[in-house]
Amino acid sequence: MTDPVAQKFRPQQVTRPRDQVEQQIREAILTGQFAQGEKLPAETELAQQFGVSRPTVREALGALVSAGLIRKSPGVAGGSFVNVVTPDSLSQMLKESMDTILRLGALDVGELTSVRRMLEVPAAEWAAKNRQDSHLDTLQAIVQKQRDTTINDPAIPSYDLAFHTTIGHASGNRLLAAFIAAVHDSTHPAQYLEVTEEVGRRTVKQHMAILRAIESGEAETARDAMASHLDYVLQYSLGIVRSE
Amino acid sequence: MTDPVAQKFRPQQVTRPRDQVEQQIREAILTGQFAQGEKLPAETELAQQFGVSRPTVREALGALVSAGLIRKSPGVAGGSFVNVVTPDSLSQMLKESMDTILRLGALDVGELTSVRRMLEVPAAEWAAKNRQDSHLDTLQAIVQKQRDTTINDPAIPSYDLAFHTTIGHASGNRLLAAFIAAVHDSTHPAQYLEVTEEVGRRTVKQHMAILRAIESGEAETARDAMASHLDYVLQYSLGIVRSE
DNA sequence: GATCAAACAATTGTCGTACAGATATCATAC
DNA sequence: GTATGATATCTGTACGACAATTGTTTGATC
Repeated sequence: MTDPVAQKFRPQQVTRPRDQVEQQIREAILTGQFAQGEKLPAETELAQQFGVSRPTVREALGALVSAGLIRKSPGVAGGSFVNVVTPDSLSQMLKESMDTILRLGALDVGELTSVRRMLEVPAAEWAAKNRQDSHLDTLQAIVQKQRDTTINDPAIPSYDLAFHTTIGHASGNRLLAAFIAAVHDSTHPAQYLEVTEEVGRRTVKQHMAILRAIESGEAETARDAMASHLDYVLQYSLGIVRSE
Repeated sequence: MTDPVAQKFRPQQVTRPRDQVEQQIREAILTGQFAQGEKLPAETELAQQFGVSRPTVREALGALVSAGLIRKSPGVAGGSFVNVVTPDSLSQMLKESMDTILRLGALDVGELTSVRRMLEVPAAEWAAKNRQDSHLDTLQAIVQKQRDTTINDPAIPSYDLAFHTTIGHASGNRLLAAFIAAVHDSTHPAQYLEVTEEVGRRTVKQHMAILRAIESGEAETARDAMASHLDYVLQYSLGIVRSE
């Protein structure tokens, strides 16, 4: 009675209870069975539904927290809530991963800055094409703050980060924006060691040039302005790294 | 007796035992106190050292496993081992995150392909400059397989992935390679729906052109060849997506 | 009746312990 | 010498209990 076309007996790899629970909840979230922001059942209830113990449920939930899919809070109104997942969370996670790999020496700042250039130059070009008023307002406000600030303002690096990430958003490509934010943030430490007054002023001027090009929609000009700005800044920060 | 320069009393936010354990172990790994591949003490021993219970240690270790810093295995010779962290692990994590964000609709394939183009075109250029024999051998082997294969070979997409990621590695930029692998992999599902024979043959031809340019070190040629290849492939795959 | 403080309740966080499952090593039998 | 089985040791799972956290409700007080 052996069917020649019969499927070969292929035992399915046994899966641990903890993994099954994690997979089922993850799938339920991804398929929208739990809406974003919705509260999952309490741990004891989940344990009962799955027929496992509470520690097992907790381990599964912990993995989902690490993955950024849910968040937990204690207290009577607490519980596990489905996170609103955006490219921002990807950016956050990416930044953390890159930081650890940097610290472990499996990556150097030169590689980071090269990629940064590949991303930010096209971003400026796209931003000039797709810009919207809200982004222009934000960029103008940032540049204004940079002009007003003094050399000792500890917020200088955050202005720079805001300028570049806003251009990322203005490009209209959410993935590009997330990558730029993450990569920019990871190059930060090397960058704001000792910003001299001269460097600060030139940076602001370059930012203004980029902003003008984006405002007037001149894509090529914006691209070139960003390229020379990055050439200036990155060469400068690499110089610092090398001279340590 | 109040010192005018005295630090304001800033209570340090209390941290949960679980977080303290996680932070300490993470820091010990990042500072090299545990070498890569080394085995951490057993859970019971860690619990004793930290003065907490074993479940608490387990939750901390679980978070580190999710972060990719360690791996665990049961059995007598098992335990928690420090992972060898490479840009490959970043690539893996990035791919997973992008896949979930894609499924949740906070990203579309068009954004993905744009970024892919930004990364792969410069990668080809760099690969032509920094190429090494090992990468050339790999690329030649892949292209050879692509020429030999038939239209129904289920491994076709994996050849394509291998070709493009190898170029990423050949660029000499490990972060770039990781990004390319992740982004390419996430665009995959859209791409290998119904690859017609015609498309398959043109793709292989374009791959050969790119490989020739890289072999001979013609950076501009390689860049242009990659650009037109991606224009062809991505427009084609986007067409499929749209026509669904 | 309004306001504020204290008790309450629900949920997660931590603990202790026990046992089951997995797996490399070692001893034993053939 | 090889294969089989016992063993030791680690992680995985379980159960039950208590502590910590925090929104809600209730009660006392003015």
